[in-house]
Amino acid sequence: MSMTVGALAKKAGINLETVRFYEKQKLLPDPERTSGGHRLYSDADVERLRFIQSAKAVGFTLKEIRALARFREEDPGESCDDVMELGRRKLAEIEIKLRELQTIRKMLAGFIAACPEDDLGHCQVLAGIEKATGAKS
Amino acid sequence: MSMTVGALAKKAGINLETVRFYEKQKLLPDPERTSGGHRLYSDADVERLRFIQSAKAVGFTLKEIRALARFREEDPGESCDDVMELGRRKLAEIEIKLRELQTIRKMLAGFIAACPEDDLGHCQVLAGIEKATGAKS
DNA sequence: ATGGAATCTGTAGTTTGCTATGGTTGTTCC
DNA sequence: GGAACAACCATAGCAAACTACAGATTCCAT
Repeated sequence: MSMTVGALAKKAGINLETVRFYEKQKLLPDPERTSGGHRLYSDADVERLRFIQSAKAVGFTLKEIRALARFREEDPGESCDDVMELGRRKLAEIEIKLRELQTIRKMLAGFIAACPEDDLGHCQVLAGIEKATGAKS
Repeated sequence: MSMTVGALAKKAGINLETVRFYEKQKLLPDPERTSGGHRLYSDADVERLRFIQSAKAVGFTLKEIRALARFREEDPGESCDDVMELGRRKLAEIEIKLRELQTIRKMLAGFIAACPEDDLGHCQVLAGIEKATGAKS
C-alpha cells in the first residue's frame, strides 16, 4: 500500500528531488516515516502530485497551488468561493499576458514583413525594434 | 558631450546599476573613463540603451539582444539575414506561447463557468484542474 | 551478514534580469 | 581644502522552480 520516495516519483513521473522540494514548500504534507527515517507515501500522495502537475499546466504558481491544495484537502466544497477567486484572478492574468503577446506578435510580424521591401541595406527588423519604444518590462 | 553613468541612466530612464550590469553582459561596449576611472558616455550610448529597452519590449532576451546589438553596430545592412533569422525564431516562440496561453485560458474559463451550476458542494474549478492532466511544464 | 542501491540531510548551483550593499575613492563647488 | 555627493568594485540577494551535490545512513536481497 505504501511506497518510497523513489516509487512515488516514478509513479507521478517526477524527479524525486522535486518531491522533497515540494514537501519543503508545503505542497505535500509531511509523510510518514519508517523507523529508519525513510519517507512513506500512499496513493493519495500520487494524486496530490498529479494535482500539482495539472495546476501547473493551467498556469498556477507553486505558491498558488499551495493554497489550492489546502482548499482541496481541508474544506471540501466549503472553499469554492476562494478557489473561484483564485481562478478568476489567474484567468485575468492570463488574458493580460495574451494581449501583450498578441501586441508584440503583431509588431514583430510587421517588422519581418517589411524587410524584403527595402533593398537599400537598411534592416527593417532592427529599424522596427528601434521605433518600438512603447515599452513595458 | 559626454556624461557620467548617473546622467546616462537618468537620460535613458534606467537604474544606473542596470547600466553597469548591461556592460558586464556585453550589451554595452566598455566606455571611456576619466583619469580617475569613472565611466564616460555619449549620446550614442543613450541610443544603445533605448534600443535595448525596445528589444526587450518586443520579447527578446538579453542574450538575443546582445547579438542584435552587435549586428546593429557592426554590419549595417550586411547582417539583415541574421537579424531576420532571430526575428522569425522569436516570432515562432511567441506564437507557441500564444497558443499555449489560449489553451489554458479556455480550460480555466471552462472550469469557472461550470462552477455555479453545481450546488452539491463539489468545486468545479478544482475538479477541472484535477482532470487537466494534459500537462506541459 | 554484507554489499550495493536507495534515502537521508543540508547546502549550493542553475537561469534570467536585475537591485542592493558597503567600504573605498573620485569629483565638484564654495 | 574640505564637505557632500557621485561613482568605483565585488559580492550578495531576490524570485521561481527546480536540480545536483556530498557524505552519512538505511534497506533489502542474497
